[in-house]
Amino acid sequence: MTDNGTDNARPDNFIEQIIHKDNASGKFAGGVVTRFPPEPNGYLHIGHAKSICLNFGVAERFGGHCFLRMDDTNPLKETAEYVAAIQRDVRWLGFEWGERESHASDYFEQLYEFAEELIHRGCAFVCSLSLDEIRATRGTLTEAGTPSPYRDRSVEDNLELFRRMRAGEFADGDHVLRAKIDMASPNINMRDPVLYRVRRAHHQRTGNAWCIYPMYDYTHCLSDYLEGVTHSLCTLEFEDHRPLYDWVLDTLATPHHPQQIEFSRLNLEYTVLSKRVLNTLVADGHVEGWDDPRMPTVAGLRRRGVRPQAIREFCHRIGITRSDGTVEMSALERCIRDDLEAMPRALAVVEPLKVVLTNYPEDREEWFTAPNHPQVEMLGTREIPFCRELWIERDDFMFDPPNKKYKRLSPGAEVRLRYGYIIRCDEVVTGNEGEAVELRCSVDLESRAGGANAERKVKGVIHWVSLRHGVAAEMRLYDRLFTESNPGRLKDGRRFTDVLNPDSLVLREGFVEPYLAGLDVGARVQFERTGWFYLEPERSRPQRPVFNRIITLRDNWA
RNA sequence: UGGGGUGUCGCCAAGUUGGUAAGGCACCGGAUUUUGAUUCCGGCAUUCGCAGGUUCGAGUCCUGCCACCCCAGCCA
Repeated sequence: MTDNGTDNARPDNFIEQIIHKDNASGKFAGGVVTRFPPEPNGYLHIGHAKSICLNFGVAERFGGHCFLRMDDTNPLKETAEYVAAIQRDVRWLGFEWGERESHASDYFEQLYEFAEELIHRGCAFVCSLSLDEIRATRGTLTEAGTPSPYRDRSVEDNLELFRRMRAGEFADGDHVLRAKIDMASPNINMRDPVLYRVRRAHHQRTGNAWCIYPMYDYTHCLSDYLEGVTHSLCTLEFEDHRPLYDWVLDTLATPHHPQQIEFSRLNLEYTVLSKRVLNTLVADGHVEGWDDPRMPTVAGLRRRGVRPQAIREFCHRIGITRSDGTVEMSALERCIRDDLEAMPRALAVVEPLKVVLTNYPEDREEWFTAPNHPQVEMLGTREIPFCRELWIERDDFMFDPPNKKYKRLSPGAEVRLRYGYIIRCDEVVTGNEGEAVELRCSVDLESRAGGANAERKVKGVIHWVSLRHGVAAEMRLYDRLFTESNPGRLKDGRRFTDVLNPDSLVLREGFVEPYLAGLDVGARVQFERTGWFYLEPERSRPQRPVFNRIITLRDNWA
């Protein structure tokens, strides 16, 4: 059951099926423990949301629990700011980890002891080859690597060297601890992989307590083991690492052995889901930050005005499989619109064009009662002011309509003002470029609901705002960040920076009906006929509402 | 070229002892509508990467191809 009330059951995904089988066979004594293990080196994006929903969702469905674990083994790239941002985003998405917050760095001491154990067992050795030498002796995809000359150091020598590495007696790169597996393995990950490297760097959590840091492959499986994880869910690119994951746990003969299961990561059209690329967009100033509303980050979507329910529903709809594909943006957009459908309606003009009602008295003023939602009566009504001069949407007027299907204003044409009268365009005042500057219209005073001409049929209905009462507002119209559907993998020589959409953000000065100015910051509302907007907390000021366009209305107009 | 994966409608995705192709998105109708919105009805894979084979019967089993993705960080 999702938050918007739709009970859209779907068949179990392959991971849930595996868990059902494991539970049936008693493999993990019926318990289910998962973890979401981000590296705090950037903000979470919607691809992470998929993993978060999977890990927390599976734990919840099977009555287990899920850890939020910071995979902080590389002090050079990780910061406390990212840790905080990640926690905020996971929580905002609607998931709670309670006491189960962890950091790989919590286990550094235990990890170190396991490493000595590996050395004792003759399964790890200190290698003193340089970085380049290690690379050169690793072999290639088709050729086996050659064993390190240090591979047969005695247990005693290895132990002493490793302890001295920890003690800080060596410089970065002098030595590494390597697993002793098989330099001829067709799986490159098994060619004596590095387990520990010297890194004289300040760690955001452990400070200067350590100068050697464990590598991902070594850390991850043991962290999973230490936390009692049963099903370690990760993306497909780690499939080749599973033999190493298993090797470490098998070699150490841990009493519990989590099962790694891989699924395909999310790809979304017209955006990019790679922390590296997103980081570049931020660092090079192509966007205003990780939380720029155009970013596919959780923070960006939040700031755009998207609700977490929409993101969760999206993750639910796309499913979990092992086949890689690219989801169309329309799938996400559909979820966002569905979620926003119940929001109140209002009249607002994004790009104003002045209209003067020539036969409406200058000093007259009326207030029309309008429902806040056409279908949801519970949302009540409000009063909308009306007077001789109005703003209408520039797009709702055209000198020469292309065809008879056109339903808006044009010279001589009639149209109904939403919740108000029918008007006819009698005259167009033009500017230097021949553009419309003002429309002079006549109004049919009998055409309002209840009036003698209320039933008169006109081609269309347009929205409007009283010029006298309207409140000026900043409109931030967001659109896709890239012009190509797959900016991360362009066929020709272009790079993602070459296909940024110059119109991904368009600023407009508009007008909104008075009641919108009284809304609480953070409110979401549909501007009728235009789209859903978010009164952005970060930018709005008391007398200065700033609205983000979350998404346009669906437009079926051929 | 070695290893590991994946291929079911434009996109996502069910299909698990072989029995005669769910659903969602998109799209196309049509109804309702003072939002070209919403809602509502209806349509949308004789076919499952390709080619053979087994079988009364195959998306599901076998064989052989093809395409695409991942791997040679002291990143995760």
